[in-house]
Amino acid sequence: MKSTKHIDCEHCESRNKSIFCDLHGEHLATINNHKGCNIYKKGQTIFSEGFFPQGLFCINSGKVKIAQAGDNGREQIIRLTKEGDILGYRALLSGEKYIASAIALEDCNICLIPKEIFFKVIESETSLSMQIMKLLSRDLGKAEHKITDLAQKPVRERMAEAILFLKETFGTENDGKTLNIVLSREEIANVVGTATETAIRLLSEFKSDAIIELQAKKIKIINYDKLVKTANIHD
Amino acid sequence: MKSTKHIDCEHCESRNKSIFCDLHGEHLATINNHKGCNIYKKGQTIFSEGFFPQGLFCINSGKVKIAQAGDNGREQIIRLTKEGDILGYRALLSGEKYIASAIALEDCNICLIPKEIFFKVIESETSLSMQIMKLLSRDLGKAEHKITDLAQKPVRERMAEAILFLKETFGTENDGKTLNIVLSREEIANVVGTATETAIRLLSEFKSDAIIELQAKKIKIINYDKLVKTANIHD
DNA sequence: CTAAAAACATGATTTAAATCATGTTTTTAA
DNA sequence: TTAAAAACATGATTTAAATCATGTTTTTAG
Repeated sequence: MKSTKHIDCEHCESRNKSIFCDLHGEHLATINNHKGCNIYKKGQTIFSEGFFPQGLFCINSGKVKIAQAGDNGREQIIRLTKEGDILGYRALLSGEKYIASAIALEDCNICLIPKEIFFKVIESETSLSMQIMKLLSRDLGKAEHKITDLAQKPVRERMAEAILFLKETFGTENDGKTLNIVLSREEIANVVGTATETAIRLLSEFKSDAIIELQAKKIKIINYDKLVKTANIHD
Repeated sequence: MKSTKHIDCEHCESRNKSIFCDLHGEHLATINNHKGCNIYKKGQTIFSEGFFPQGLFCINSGKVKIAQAGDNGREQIIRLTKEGDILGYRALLSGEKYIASAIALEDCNICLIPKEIFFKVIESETSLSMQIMKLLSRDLGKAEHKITDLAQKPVRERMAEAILFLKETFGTENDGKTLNIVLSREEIANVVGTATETAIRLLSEFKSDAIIELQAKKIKIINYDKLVKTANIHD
């Protein structure tokens, strides 16, 4: 299933966008020597809920969703990630099993640093553990913000906020408006935390309200201010 | 407003339950010499959303709620803490403002370690930063679990889960059944993420279903198994 | 290239939970 | 101690959003 395509950490472009950007010399060489590098096709699972982590994943290229399975079988997307992001650190650092699964949204190239190597490096690199603490605490902030949203905001506002979040996370194409991410309506619903039909309806509404345009699966923001207003953000 | 009542870190009982339990010698002395110690009355604010953190709070005694204000003015309780817990680390480590406020649920004794001192210590104590990473990643796990709950579970299940969470977090009195925490109905609603009336109704229901007993504000779990079943937990 | 299966779309109906309304009990503070 | 204000409680009503139902379009696989 997995193909291998080794990339040298030293000259890895996505490393410069990652928490390993300041790493060099011996530690970087150690990681480079022990890491594995794999290709995952769209839809493939990188890791699954319930398993113990064996190492830290680094996304070299491609986009990945992190999703939790609810009882009813519906998935809740709790994070969306891209090149330069790391995967599986929550479980690795907490010493717990994965509480969510990671699935490739497109063809991906992802490295795996064995856990022993990873722990060895962070124990001797204070700056790296500071970076990780920053990452974790920002994730926590986002998650807690989402909790309040889910508990208090109507779906319409959450949908608007989700579109803004997608823009923030994945950026746009050259026009500065078309979101650089493709998700199915069901996946969008699973980000927002609503039924698929509701997500479809809301996107249609936003379209007829001239807030967005829909070309196939792509979302284009044509009235950013109105979108922000619809999201009802107040910080 | 605040009274002072200095407690020596070296012999601090709550330290042994905290992330500082393994700390000793020079670093501990540094913290002890620079920390401040204050008394907060029930209802007093320890820190407020929107401000930059000046240090790390350590709860010596008392219980504290961490809550976010939604637009409609309703608060969402995102964490509940007690003696031995630390406060304000999320904002401190992310370099951001507080995204929530901390309010004393009872009279508290809380110390404050200035941020410079705290950062100095974690930078030279690898084991401490590992502990903090574990704390943050477990918090993150709990928050993400809550996101899925809020998005997918009906209120009744969430209320049952909240009562189990309160037992888990604060334990019980000597009978092993009465929760060792007092919250108003409104506060319970703000933990669950529902309207106050709904929370009141659900508690009454649980009472007539012989799952809990209510003596004034105290909640007593009289049928634990049924409560677990009602929470519909499946991991 | 075509059949089957997903994914998308929209209307109709149901329902869970919020809101509104009103009364009682408990707590707080003058 | 006694008003006033919170907090608690319960019933009635409304409403946002889920579910159900059905049809169309797009994608996938043999």
